[in-house]
Amino acid sequence: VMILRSRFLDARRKRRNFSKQATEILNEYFYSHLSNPYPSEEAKEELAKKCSITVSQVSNWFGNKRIRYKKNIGKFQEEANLYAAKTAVTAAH
Amino acid sequence: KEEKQQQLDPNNPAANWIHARSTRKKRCPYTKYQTLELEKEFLFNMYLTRDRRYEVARILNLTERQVKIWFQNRRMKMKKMNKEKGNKGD
DNA sequence: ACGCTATGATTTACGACGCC
DNA sequence: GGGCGTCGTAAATCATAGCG
Repeated sequence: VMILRSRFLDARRKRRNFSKQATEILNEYFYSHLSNPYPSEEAKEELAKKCSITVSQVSNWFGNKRIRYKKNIGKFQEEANLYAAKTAVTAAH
Repeated sequence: KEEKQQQLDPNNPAANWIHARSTRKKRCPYTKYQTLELEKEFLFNMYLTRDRRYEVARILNLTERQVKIWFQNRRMKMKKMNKEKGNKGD
């Protein structure tokens, strides 16, 4: 009973990680706008739609990503190169 | 642990959006009691009068500024909850 | 099964700007 | 013009999903 009660009270924190595809889309945007990774409200809506998540979730994702990236740029270097390369290929075609 | 403030070199595209708010007070989580009392007050009314703010701050040992900001944040939270509520009931 | 870390969400605290 | 309003965010913290 207590377990059920706590689950109910904390239901908001029930989460699933985003799909691999959604994460991919968000990262592509983040790394291709590294000089200013602050999507406008409209851009957020578009990303939300493409990722099948809410606008709030897009905001949370960027907030977490910016702070975590900045806290340890080295840790994300590989990821940054990966998406930079991907973006370059896309642009070439 | 590694330390660190890596100096961003000018090549790094992220060089400009990282700005540190040097003098900001560190976030300090409120106690269950403080939060509960603030919620009760919010239930009573979403906007504080100056007198209520003074009283609440005194009773909870918070500054008036903290109480003011707590109410501002709480109203934003409520707004967000209402917005999401617009879509279906699970 | 378990411990740990990555990840998504929530909580404090402000800056920027608006309105009265 | 000061003071409180919203909006968007930083940063810390919370809760747990998920992986080795």
